[in-house]
Amino acid sequence: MPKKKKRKEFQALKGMRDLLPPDTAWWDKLIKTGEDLARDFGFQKIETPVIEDAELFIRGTGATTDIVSKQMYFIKTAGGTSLALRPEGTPGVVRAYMENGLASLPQPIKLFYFGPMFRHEQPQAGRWRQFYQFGLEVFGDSGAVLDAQIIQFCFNLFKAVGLKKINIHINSLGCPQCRPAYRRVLLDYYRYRKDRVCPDCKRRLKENPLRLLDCKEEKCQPIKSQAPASVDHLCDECRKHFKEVLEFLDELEIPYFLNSALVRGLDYYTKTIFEIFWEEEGLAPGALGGGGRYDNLVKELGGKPTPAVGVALGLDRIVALMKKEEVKVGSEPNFKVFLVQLGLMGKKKSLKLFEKLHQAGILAAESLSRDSIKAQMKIADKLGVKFALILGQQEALDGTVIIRDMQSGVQETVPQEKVVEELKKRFRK
RNA sequence: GUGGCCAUCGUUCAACGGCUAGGACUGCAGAUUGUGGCUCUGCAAAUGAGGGUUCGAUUCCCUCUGGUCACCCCA
Repeated sequence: MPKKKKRKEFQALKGMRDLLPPDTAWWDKLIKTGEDLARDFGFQKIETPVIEDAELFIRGTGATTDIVSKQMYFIKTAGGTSLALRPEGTPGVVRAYMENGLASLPQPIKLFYFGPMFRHEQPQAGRWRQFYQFGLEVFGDSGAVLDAQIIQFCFNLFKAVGLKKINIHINSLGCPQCRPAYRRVLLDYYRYRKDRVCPDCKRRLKENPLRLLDCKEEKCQPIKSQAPASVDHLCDECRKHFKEVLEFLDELEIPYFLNSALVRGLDYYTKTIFEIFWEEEGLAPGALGGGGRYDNLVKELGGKPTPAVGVALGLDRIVALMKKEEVKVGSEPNFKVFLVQLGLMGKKKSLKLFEKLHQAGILAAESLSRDSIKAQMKIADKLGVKFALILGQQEALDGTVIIRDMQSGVQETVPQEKVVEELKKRFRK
């Protein structure tokens, strides 16, 4: 049998997906809540391009990070320039800060952004190649209070979208003055024990020593738990800073876990780092968000030395949790009436009536493309509206409209110019 | 990037290697004149793609694509 010649069926790329209703209601709620809250906290919105010079991330996020070395989407232009799809938001915002002279505005500059990020890695639950982040960045102030305020924002946002069972893990990595010394202590510690750790840890020992601290391998746990912690090797300034952050959090009564194993995968962090997790293991893969202070990044990227602190939240994962936790979002518009029309005249008048209702603030549903009254009534019933407004040939000629109470079935014919008034009277009851 | 599991209408579940790939839900259209809920009837809708084995493949084999889980790592 000759098979029908099939045209190519298009398919979203691996790790990419469409956001569809009704899920988009959760997205809207989350983003709206985040933006409103950010503004309340004195942040202003910034948007930066999704494509940047690859070098920006190589130097910003860090050439040795997995994000850049293994997961970044590179684009080569005809001219040979190396571009990249942004794998995270911060370097772009830093670039914008420097390029647009935001440093000469009153500091600190508090910015928030929202947008897609791209990482070419193996997709998995809670892990997409295009995913969305909502982030905050503060430039130009080194005060510990800002670290705390960012965490406070996160705490409030999760609360506001109905996700209360979160854990905040916090740690301090120190600064260029004290971190090298700590690194040496950690390396020494592991070097004496390297025969007893897993193969991965042997690799980490060479490539990324700080990562030794979040090994999950059973046999490494005893060694890990005794490992020197960065907080015990902070310089005076870093210790003071960290202590202040914690005091502010205590003052705000925001619960947190001191987690000396917290490392984070980006090179630019200094001092405070934190991550937010869902309380129930397994329900949410990985962190819901994370951030920290990056006092050297602006300078590293060619700007004046500028202290900064920020956070990025993984919206895909947060939305997934909102769904799982059945957070109420009020996705359906609360239609009050349904416009039923019959005949061309009725349709015309209905359009006009819809306009009038809209202006009066009465949400009216309709199915203008449908001609059968039965079909329209059926939809009105499904939507659960209180009243149906029936406007047919006869009513169009008379300048009237029938108001039908969907529960009782009682109908009343009223002049079109009185519909709004009549409806309002009925809604008051 | 490596490995395990998986892939049938929009959704969900069927089909010993063999009849026109079946049901449920959803969708659409109807059940006489301009009125919803219940009920009934009809219609639409799928074997991810490409090869192979076979008289015959949704079913067995291979490749690809995608999903999922684990590792790596992260949001």
